[in-house]
Amino acid sequence: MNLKDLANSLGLSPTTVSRALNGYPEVAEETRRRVTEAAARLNYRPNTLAKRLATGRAMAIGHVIPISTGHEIVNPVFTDFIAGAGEVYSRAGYDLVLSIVPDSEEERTYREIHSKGNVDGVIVHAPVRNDPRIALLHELGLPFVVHGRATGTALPYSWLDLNNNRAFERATRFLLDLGHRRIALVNGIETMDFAIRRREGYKQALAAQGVAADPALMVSGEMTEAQGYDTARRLLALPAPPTALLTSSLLSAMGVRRAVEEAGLRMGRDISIVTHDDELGYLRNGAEVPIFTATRSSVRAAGRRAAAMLLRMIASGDDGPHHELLEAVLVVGGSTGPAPPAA
Amino acid sequence: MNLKDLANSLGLSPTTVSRALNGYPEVAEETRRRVTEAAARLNYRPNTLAKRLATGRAMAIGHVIPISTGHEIVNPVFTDFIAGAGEVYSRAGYDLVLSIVPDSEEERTYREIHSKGNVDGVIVHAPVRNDPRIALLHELGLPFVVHGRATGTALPYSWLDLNNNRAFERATRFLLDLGHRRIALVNGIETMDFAIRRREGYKQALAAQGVAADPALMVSGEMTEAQGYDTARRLLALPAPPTALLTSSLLSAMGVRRAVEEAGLRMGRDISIVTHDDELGYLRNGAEVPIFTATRSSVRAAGRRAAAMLLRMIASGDDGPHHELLEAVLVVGGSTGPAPPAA
DNA sequence: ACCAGAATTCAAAGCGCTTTGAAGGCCGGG
DNA sequence: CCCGGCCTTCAAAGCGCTTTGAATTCTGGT
Repeated sequence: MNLKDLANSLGLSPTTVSRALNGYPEVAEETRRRVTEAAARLNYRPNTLAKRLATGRAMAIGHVIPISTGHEIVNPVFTDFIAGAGEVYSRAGYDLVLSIVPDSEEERTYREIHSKGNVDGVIVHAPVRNDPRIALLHELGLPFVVHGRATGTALPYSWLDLNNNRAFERATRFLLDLGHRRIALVNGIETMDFAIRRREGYKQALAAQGVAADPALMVSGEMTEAQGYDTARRLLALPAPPTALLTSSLLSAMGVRRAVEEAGLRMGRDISIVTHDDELGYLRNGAEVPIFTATRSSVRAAGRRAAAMLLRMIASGDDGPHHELLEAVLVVGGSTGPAPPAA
Repeated sequence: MNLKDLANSLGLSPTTVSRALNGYPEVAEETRRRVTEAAARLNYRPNTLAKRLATGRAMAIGHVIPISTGHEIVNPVFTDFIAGAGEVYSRAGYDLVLSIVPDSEEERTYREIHSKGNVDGVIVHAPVRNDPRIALLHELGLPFVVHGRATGTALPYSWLDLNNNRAFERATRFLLDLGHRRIALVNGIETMDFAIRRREGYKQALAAQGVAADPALMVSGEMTEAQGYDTARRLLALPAPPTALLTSSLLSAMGVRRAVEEAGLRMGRDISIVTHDDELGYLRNGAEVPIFTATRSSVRAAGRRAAAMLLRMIASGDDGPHHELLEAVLVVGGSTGPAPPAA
């Protein structure tokens, strides 16, 4: 059942049928009614491929995910972001096309995706400082939105980001207000823009209180349970161990908790933990009362908003740049408490 | 730069250029050389949309992911599977199109995806008993491969599955051999086919040793850290607590470990834990020596193989059914040991 | 009754590619 | 020297839709 068949069965021309279905004004209401009714009855669906070719719009958004031998971008945060974005695409009739490629081929993939014309825009994930993808996408003229920011890039670009600096500044201040002075930062990999900003926020809060940032207490690495555990063990073994830890993900926080408990300490009493909570679907920070005090911001919601931003840009032909800065809320759970009296 | 431009610039017809580029035999070698050289020089890429329309092949595989209010399919296992499949698609020149839809619209989505003709086949995730999607896809005549099996379905279908039954049978036997008699099963949600099979395997092993399966020791639920923790706490508080626990995911195992340690027990000495390990990218079971004894099978590799199977089916036009049953390996880590002498 | 202009509908071109069927060029055998 | 047959190239149709520009049908005003 294609457009022509449908038109024939109605004794109309394809032109009229197409217009009736696509809401053009120059078709009589009575005709439109007949057409839509027949389309529904005959279960007619316009062929996407033909439609795309004719309109020149791919009706699809691309997400290019590099798989590197090193850092894994195929991670839980990414998944939830995609899920959020995907909801928005579906509702808008857009497809989400995912390209999983070795990172050595990332540039080639962007070029190809563009010249092959199978997407109308892309979302850029996990930006780093001076991210080369931004210049590339500018050159290609492909609409895009960055999830996060790529400081150091001179070119304008649209982004949606969590205010990581502020979130970690507040978290740190919260710990300082509780009397903590030795606060460790268990950060993500600091080539990632978000990790750099988190460290800045942390340092700003310390500086504001005149507390010197101790390099020994600032660690960065993959945000896994094992890494959190190892790091916390090491930190707790220091001559002057921290009384509080600030971690970048719930997974690291779980590792930290394990090390803490293994050391015979009680979380929230002997030692405080604040984490960042992306509100991942399958990794919850407790139910009613959060287990961990956390800076919380749904990455899924971020995905939804970034997708919406991109679709708006595409629909309006307006390249922006547009910006959206999300604020995390600081939720207090059971993992924090006043600093224990100095030993 | 489209085909016509390229042809003109070479003084050839589009026909010849198209054939030269697509490896048809009836074009002179010298001509083919000239064409490919010019294509490379002018950075020509055939427009995917046009190609797809002309050939009738979408060159894309669909993955429909329902987002339900209840069970989350957008989970870490899914992510790794997609990553594996995506690698294969990219290499074969296929796109991966992801549809994230409310589960109430899943059927409609499959129908639409088919009549709109934007994919050549689909992968079915997380089958349940008597999964309705199989009949639906049969009706539509869309090639598909199921990741897992849907027992109860009369229709033939292609699948790739882990031998969940065998894996859990072996794990249970392993614990029995160590002298454990009270072995708890912390399973996934038992509407999922894989969870049902795991329980079967567990029960078979017990039965083979003449150990009665105690319903109080068989629990099922979402495979999260919190759920593992809660469940383990509850089980450990039983009048006759288990001496070993078998869990369905590393995340649950982490929760179980926390409960165990909190209870002052030592894992591998006072209590044994065996888990299933999907070898997720960001959730590793230790480095050299596994932390947990586990039935291990890479879900990413499964994604690769399922994708390859589907592409083969599409290329050959052979609907199968094809089957592939993967075996998990049982790796021994530090979480298991002989059953402690009866209290 | 007639006509300008609005309201509808339609034929045909075009999106960029593949593929069928036909044509042109060149070979060797008779 | 001619011709059948192979090698190579090409023109044109077609994939299923949108969209331009023209044709047709309806209006209402005179």
